[in-house]
Amino acid sequence: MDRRIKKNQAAIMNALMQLIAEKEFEKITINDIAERADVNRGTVYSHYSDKYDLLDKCIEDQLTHLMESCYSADAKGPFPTKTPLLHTIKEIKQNAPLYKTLLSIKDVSSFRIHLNSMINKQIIEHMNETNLSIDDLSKSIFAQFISSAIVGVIEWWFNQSMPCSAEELTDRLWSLLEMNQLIPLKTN
Amino acid sequence: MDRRIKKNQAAIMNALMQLIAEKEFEKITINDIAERADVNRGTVYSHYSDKYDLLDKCIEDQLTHLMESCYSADAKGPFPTKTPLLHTIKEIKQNAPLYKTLLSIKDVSSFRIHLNSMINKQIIEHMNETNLSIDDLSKSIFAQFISSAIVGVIEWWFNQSMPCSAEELTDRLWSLLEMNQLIPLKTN
DNA sequence: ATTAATCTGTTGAAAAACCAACAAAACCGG
DNA sequence: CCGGTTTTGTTGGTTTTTCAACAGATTAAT
Repeated sequence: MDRRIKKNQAAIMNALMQLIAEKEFEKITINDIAERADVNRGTVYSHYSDKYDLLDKCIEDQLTHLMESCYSADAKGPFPTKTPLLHTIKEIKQNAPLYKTLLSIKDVSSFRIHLNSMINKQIIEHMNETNLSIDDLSKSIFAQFISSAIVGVIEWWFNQSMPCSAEELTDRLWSLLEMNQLIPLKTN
Repeated sequence: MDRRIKKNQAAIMNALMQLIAEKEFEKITINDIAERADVNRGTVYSHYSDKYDLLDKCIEDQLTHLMESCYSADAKGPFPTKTPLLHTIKEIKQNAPLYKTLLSIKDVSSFRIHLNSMINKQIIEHMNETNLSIDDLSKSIFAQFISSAIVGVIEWWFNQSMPCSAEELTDRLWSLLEMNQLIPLKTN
C-alpha cells in the first residue's frame, strides 16, 4: 500500500484514539481529528466517510492488534490454553479506559459486536481446521454461544469496574469454557 | 509551509540523527535514511542535494533548537548571566554522543564552524543593540575572539571526555568571560 | 581484474495530499 | 425562534510524494 496512505491512516486513527480518551465521542469533530493528526481535513474524508466510519475502522484495527499480540505470544487457535486468554484480558485491562469507552459508545456497529464476531470467527475457523463431524448449524450455534459468553463476561467485568483481578477472571472464565468442552475440542 | 514538506523534512532529519548515533557517517547511505524516515528515496533528493547537504541542515536545525531552548529559559542576548551558559552546556552534555560525532565529522562545513558563527552572530547582534561607541572592526574581532574561545573550550571538553562537570566548566568559562569584560558589556 | 551487487542521482507519469472555497446542515445564545 | 457561528461534506486546481526504471559510479568479493 502507498506509504502516504499507511502513514496518514495511522495518524488519523491514532488521533481519534487520543481524543476518545480525552472527551466524549460525540463532541469530537472532524476538525479536531485532522488537527491532532496533523493532516488536511479533506484527507480524513478521503479515507473515511465520517467519524462513525472512522471509529469502526479503529475498532477493527484495535481488535486485530489485540488478537495478534495475544496469539503470537503462545499458540494458535482461539484459547487453546489458558495463557492467551489471560494475555487478552490483561491487554484489555491495560487499555481499560479506551475499551470501556469503546464498549459504551452507541450509534456504531459497536465494539461489542466487533469483538464478538472476531472471536466467533476464530472459533469457527478452528473448528473447521480440526475436522470434526459436526454439522454447520451446530458449529454456528456453538460459536455464537461461546463468543457471546466471553464478550458478555468481559463487558460485565468492565461495567462492574473490574471487581476481580484479570487472573481471577481468567480462571473462572476458563473453568466455564472447560465445562463446555471447549478445551478438548481445541487441543489438537 | 506545506504540511507534507514540514513532516517529511522532520522525519528525514530525525532519521539521520538516529543513524549518526548508530554508525559512522560515511557508512550511512541515502537508502538508509529514506528507509528509516519511511519516505521515498526521491523525496530525500527533492529536499537535499546529498547527505552532506542534509547533515548541514541538520546541524543548523540542531543549533537553532539549542539556542532557542537556552535563551527562552532565562534572558536575552548571548550569555548575559551565567544561567543560560550553563543551560547550553548541560544541553550539549545531554546529547553528548550526537554532538561529539558532529564535532568530529570532516568533509563538512563542520559543526564547529556552525556553532562558532552562531555564537559570533549573537554577540555582534547584542553589541549592536546596546549601542556602544565601538568601531565595526573592533566588534568583529572581539566577537570572533570570544566565540572561538567558547567553542574551543567546549571542543576541548569533549575531546578530553568531559574531564569536569558541566557546572565547573561553566564556572571557569564564566570567569574568563568576566575577565574579558563580556558581562558589563552585556548587562544592559 | 572482473563480476556482481549496491548506491547514486535523475526522470516521468500516476497517486495522494494540500488548500481554499463553497453551500447546506447543525448547533448555540439571546 | 432567530441570527451568528461552527461543522459538515464536497469540489477543483496545485503541489508534493510515490514508485519504477534508468545509466553511471562505487564498493566488495572472488
